Amino acid sequence: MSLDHAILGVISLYPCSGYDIKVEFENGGAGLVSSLSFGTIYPRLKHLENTGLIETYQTKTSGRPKKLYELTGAGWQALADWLTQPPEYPIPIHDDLLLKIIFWGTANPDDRETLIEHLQLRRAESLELLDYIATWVENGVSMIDEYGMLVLSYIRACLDAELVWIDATIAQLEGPPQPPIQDPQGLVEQQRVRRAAALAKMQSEDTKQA
Amino acid sequence: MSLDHAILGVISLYPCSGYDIKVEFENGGAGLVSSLSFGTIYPRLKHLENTGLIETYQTKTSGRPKKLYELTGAGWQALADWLTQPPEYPIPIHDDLLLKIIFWGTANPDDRETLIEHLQLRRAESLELLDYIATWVENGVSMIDEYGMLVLSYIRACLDAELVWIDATIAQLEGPPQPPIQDPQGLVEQQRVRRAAALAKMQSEDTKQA
DNA sequence: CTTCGCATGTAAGAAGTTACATGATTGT
DNA sequence: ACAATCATGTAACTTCTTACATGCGAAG
Repeated sequence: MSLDHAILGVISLYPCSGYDIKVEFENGGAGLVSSLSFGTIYPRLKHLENTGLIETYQTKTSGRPKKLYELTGAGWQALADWLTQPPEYPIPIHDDLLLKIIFWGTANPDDRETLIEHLQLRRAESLELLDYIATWVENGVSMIDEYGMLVLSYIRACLDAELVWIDATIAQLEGPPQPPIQDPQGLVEQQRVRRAAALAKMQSEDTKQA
Repeated sequence: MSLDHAILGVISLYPCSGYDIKVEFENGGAGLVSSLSFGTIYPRLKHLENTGLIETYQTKTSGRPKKLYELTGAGWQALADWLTQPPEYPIPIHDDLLLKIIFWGTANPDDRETLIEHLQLRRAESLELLDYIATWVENGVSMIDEYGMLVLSYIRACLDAELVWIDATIAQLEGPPQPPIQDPQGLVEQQRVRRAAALAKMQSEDTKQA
């Protein structure tokens, strides 16, 4: 239930409504490391209120009244307790690009062009993110404390390393295909045969039908 | 439904059973970027078979017979099609440690020690993973083709960057707390006040009860 | 002869997403 | 008056995990 804690965390930044929380996850710093939709936020807020970790009050000021949530003593405590728990190691990495690369040699061995396109897209998106972070640190609007800054440095460091890797990888893919590093059972050759056989069989069935 | 594709991908490596797939996700290379439990694998295999993307045959050889799955022509095609789709950008990063750091200043501002412990744990685990990858590349058992090697390089590059960041961060945390980078609305001070008030209120209610 | 690892599954439920329904306020 | 944005919620559905149930084969 780490998402309850993410909600508590956002409320700890400032008393806020369900809508505010959604916005924070979309545009704010919390959005870099977590995300939530309305369908999750509102039921969870109700639940947290029932548990006594947050309480609600109305805004009196101008504009449409909205429900603001604030942490109770127990809520601050629950948040601090969660922070104290050792965090889990982030494996498996959930990255579609990496997952695809792993199976590239098996299903798309000859199409190195498309993979290069994927990598160029990734580079563009990462550069954009770096840019976004850079302007954000100097926009004079968002609160960024020492700890928030540490997270931003982490992301920057990883993205920088990623960019170096992307360039090296594209250069390699533009050259000739490399032999396997290790393949004691000759799987690579077997894959080619199995794939060709399955595709040929499908073809022949198609033509039979016609 | 990227998990269907992950299953297709593993089967593309070699014809395998549900159990084999689970093992591959636990110890194999696919486990670095995805993970699945039996409860997901078996129903999905059944579904993929109904869709005609995989087909099953029994092992005849010694030992307990098991169901082996193999890709059909349509299965190879579906896998290749998925690879061709541009991958999604992996934001938000789902990393418990980063999420905790973001809220550290708000709920646990004075306890820099515990955060340092979290970071040391992370360093130890990352070093272990680097080690695991290093031995794996030279164990002479697993198949690692050019593309698999690219993924391993990526992970190595990110982990190296992470380790540098961890050391710098620990050094910083051992020093005195830094002021916020940016805090136009004075939120940091407000947080201290709100937190202290909520905790004090809880305390006074506790003592009243006693 | 029994325990451990291999192997296949099911059922219940948690967790989270999407789409829908509703309505107020603000700016044009 | 109209659209865009702010704002709160519900319902149905998908996805995925955990725990349970079952049984074979091999090794000690």
